[in-house]
Amino acid sequence: MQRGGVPEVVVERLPLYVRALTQLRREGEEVVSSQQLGERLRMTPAQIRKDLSYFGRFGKQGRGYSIGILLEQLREILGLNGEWRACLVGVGRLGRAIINYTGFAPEGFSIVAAFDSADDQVGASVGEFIVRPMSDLGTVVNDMGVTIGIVAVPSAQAQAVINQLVENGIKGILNYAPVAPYVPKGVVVRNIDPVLSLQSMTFYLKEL
Amino acid sequence: MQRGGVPEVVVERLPLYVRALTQLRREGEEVVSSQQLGERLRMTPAQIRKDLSYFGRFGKQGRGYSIGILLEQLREILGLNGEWRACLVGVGRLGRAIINYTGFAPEGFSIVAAFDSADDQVGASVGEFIVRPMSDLGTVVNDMGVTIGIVAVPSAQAQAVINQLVENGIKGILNYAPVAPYVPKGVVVRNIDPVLSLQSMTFYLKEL
DNA sequence: AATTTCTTGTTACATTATTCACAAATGCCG
DNA sequence: CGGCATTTGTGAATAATGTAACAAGAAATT
Repeated sequence: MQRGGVPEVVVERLPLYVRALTQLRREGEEVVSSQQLGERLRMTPAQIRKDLSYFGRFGKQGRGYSIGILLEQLREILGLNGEWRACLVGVGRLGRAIINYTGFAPEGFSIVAAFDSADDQVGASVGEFIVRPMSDLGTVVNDMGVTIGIVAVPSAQAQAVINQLVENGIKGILNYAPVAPYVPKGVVVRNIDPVLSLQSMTFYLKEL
Repeated sequence: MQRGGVPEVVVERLPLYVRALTQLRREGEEVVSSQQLGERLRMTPAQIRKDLSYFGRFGKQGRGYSIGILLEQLREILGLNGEWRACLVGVGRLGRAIINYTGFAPEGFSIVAAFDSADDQVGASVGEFIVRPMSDLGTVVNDMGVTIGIVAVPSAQAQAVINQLVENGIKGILNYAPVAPYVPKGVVVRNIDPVLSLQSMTFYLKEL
């Protein structure tokens, strides 16, 4: 599954590089080789070089990559230099945890509104937000420039909520519900599903 | 990366089948074809048949798969019929959310103890647990038959915590910290990292 | 009971992903 | 400055993964 000629697996590894490079820079390093980066991330140097070669030539032979330059390039490629605004749907336990999660903001992802499809939640105060009804979705998306929807509703409602998000112009969905959602082409979905992770883990654990 | 001849990608898809079959059974279905299953999961029937063929012959030509039988077989293959006990390390915001997450228990994963490396958390009451010091790890793992460790500590401490878990006999790690942890062979890691997911998503969003 | 309709399991093929290997640069050291 | 040690970028080779195609079996239909 490619897009713009770049394999999706490659795109999914780029954030790993960004993270490692950021860390290296914090440690005061200025240059890194594919070898060193590979050791950190436990992947082969060849793979790193190949991945990067899809986007340009960032290194210097005999020396490696300038951390600052490569980092800036990768952030640009991934579109990480702006601020991305997201809305949350579902303010149950999981949704509240997501709202309070402090890991998004430093990376440029901000949650700017919270919705719920259950009427008894609408109007409630969650974190700094007043929970809005789904009917406000269109307005909020337009007025606040929201492009990402975070779905934290029960699985039975997930597809319906995702449909509404898409209809209102959301282009990316971070889905925490345990379903395989359908979305039209052009909408990007990422699923977060710890149970699936555990269930494939046990295949290996049971043999030990 | 294989194990017992079964590609890891295949193992990672099996829980998807388990989930879809469970749902179908709830809907009252008794038989399903690879075609129908493929529509639900949005994958090709050929892939499903191929995946299943690594483990045996579960279907009937002209008819399809008996949902009950296939489901039982897959649960057996994945080791989902027993109860898996996990311990949590890190009772900050994220850790508390994980403890209160209701999605694990119905699938046979139970959290049976909570630890923290910070002394000021030890002894605190979180959910139904009293937070234990890391020094209790060995005892708890042995006495309670814990095989899985859930890591929800800051990234700076993640590797050290993971080392301790492994030293004390933990075989599977569900890691929520944004790091690429090192573990010895024989230990299985699954990373949950919504920020990485968002960061690869934006590559596609920025072009739209 | 023969024919048609399905659907599996599997082999062969096609595509995608990873690794190898090496020429071409670059810097360093004496 | 010349030689040695590095390290990139990439084309070729290998490996892994996914898809297609079809013989063979099972049920449904006539």
